[in-house]
Amino acid sequence: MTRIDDVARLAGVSTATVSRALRGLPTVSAATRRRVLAAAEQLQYAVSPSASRLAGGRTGTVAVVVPRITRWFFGTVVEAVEEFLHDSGYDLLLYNLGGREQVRQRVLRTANLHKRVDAIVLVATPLRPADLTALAELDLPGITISSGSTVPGWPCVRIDDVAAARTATRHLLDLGHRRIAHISGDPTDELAFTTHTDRRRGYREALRRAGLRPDPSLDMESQFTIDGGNQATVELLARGEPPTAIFAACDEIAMGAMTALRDAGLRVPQDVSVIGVDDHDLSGVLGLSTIAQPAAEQGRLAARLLLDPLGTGTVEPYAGRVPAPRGAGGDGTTPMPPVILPTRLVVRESTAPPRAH
Amino acid sequence: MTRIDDVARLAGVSTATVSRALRGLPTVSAATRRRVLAAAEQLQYAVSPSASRLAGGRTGTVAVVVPRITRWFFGTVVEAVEEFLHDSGYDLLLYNLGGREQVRQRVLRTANLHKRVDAIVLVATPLRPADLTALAELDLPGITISSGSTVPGWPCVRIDDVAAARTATRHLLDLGHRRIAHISGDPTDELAFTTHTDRRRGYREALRRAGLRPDPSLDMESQFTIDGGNQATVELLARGEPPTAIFAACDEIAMGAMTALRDAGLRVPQDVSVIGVDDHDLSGVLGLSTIAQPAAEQGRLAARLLLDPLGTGTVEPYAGRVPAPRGAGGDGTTPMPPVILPTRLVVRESTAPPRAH
DNA sequence: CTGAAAGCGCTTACAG
DNA sequence: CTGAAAGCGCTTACAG
Repeated sequence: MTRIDDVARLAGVSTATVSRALRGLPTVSAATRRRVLAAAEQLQYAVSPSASRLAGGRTGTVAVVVPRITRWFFGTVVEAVEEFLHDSGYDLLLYNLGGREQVRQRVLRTANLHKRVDAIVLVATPLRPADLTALAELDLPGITISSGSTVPGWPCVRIDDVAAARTATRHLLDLGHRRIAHISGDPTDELAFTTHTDRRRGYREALRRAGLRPDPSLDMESQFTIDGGNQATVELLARGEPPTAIFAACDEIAMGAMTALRDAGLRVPQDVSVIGVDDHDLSGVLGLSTIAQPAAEQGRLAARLLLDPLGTGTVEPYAGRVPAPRGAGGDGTTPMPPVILPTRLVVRESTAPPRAH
Repeated sequence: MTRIDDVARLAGVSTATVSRALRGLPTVSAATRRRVLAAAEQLQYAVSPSASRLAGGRTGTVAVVVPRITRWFFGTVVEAVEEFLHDSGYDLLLYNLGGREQVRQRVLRTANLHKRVDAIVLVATPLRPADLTALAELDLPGITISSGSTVPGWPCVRIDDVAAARTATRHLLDLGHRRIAHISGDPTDELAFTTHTDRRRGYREALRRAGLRPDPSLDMESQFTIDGGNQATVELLARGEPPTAIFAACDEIAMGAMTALRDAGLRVPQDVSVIGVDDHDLSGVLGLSTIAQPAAEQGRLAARLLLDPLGTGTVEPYAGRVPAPRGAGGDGTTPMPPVILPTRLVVRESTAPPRAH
């Protein structure tokens, strides 16, 4: 393959000038830049990322860590992040934790990410204290999406999970429900993953504000999956008198719940109302009422906030655009308030008033 | 950060020996290896990927290209590929084309991937002749999953789309249906993307074998999405007498079709039967009959076939394992037959005999 | 605005 | 089994 020397020779300049011209640095005359670009194009030159990274210290790559890419929220977030990163000239290294504890440790704790990426996007990734220490030692910029795991110095984009849960529960209360079950994550989870605890809190707050006392026998632990929702509902129904409504902490749980209810001969919403959180692609198909959250927008916004202080990614030889100045980012220690994006109640067919006794 | 020199000094050997020991090369004595590993651990040493790549010529990274990570099949495939790659010490660079033609060109045609990855996984990615030329110039090993786009020298893992479609259609025929509609991709698409043309072919073959002539007015073009299935079904219903059954080329199309049917006041399966292909996570929830295909298995198998000839990925300093010998792969020109994985008819509630006239 | 030269941190023949 | 030295292909002060 052609190297930078070849381009320099053809253009009649030094390799330093080729390097500058190709990256659009302002310290190159227009005429020189034109000659360099022409030479590069003629030779089909592409920089060697390894050499560029070793010499320049920047990788033009961002690590994106998600629990499970196959879950609606994470897939949607990754898609939006991917688009923004690539449009900005960055590559995306994907890490799908898949619930495997040792994978999480390999990714987060070893110096694996060191010198491999310029920044990290952590999507709803539970962090233990040792993870935080490791991330701090990595000393990379990053951002978290959706999780309550606050990494010092990193911004966070999310929704207000407590408020979303309150709204969902209140919708059921407004319809007249009093026996409202909840299916969410494991409440005793020691990980700093606050999504499910926040949603459980919103559920309880809404009940209390309505003068009701949360009933522990209606409060189920589960995974954030269809199967999890299914199993939790089976167990819930086995406990005795079914609730008249279920608030599921996410749409996938709600879908599993709908299946279990159907299998048990209960109709939605005639016998049991169901509401979730997300507005999953398929919630419309299923007629599932939900609290819609802007997943793609959270991803896009996070990518933008992350990249703003980093400037353009890899070299774009033929684009000729000038990178934005590396504006001062945060100082890495100031605590930043999370960026909260709005949610919205979407009423479909899965919620209705309870039948009269 | 600590460099290889630091480790060499502490272990009392040369950097060459450190390099060999850390990569598990067999030409290092056990005692020396132990000392090096201890030194590396003590110093928390991690190799610089950029330097290693520049010097060694290998990146330890694989590019994975998918049309849309948010679609069930692609997300599931990526998850499986990701797990295999990371377990083998490789990093995964994700490219989500998102239907944007210029993104496809940027990824596939420019020398973008050059020196950036050791291999490429192309999932159901339509390829134009110019793309094939560009890939050939890249001169990298690769593998395709699911697409009919054959890249010379690359293996392919897939299902038999024609047979799958025949099975689905025959299931409807066996139930007694005669007016069977089909919703698939654009039949005039000039891209070498054969999934939808293969499935359409299977549909027609099954009809002909049953002595029926395919009715063009029942053959709809669409996107492989819920919305696509919805719109195509709306259009189908607007054409006049509805079919008694629909064979959708994928489950997401089928889900959109179910929604459109419901919105039109038609019941599934009493008025119209629906069957898809995939066995999407949610097909069980929706009671959708389908042809199940092993998505994760296709991903896992493809990753294995791809990596087998490449050996271990990045350095794993403390694992001390010995890389497999770089067994001779294909010679890059021999045409390879695709690896075909089995599919399976799954009958649920969305298919039933047509009502008597 | 441009160039000569050092240096980024490894791996790989080559020699022993 | 081990080491000295060259080289991978860029970018970056530094000097002009």
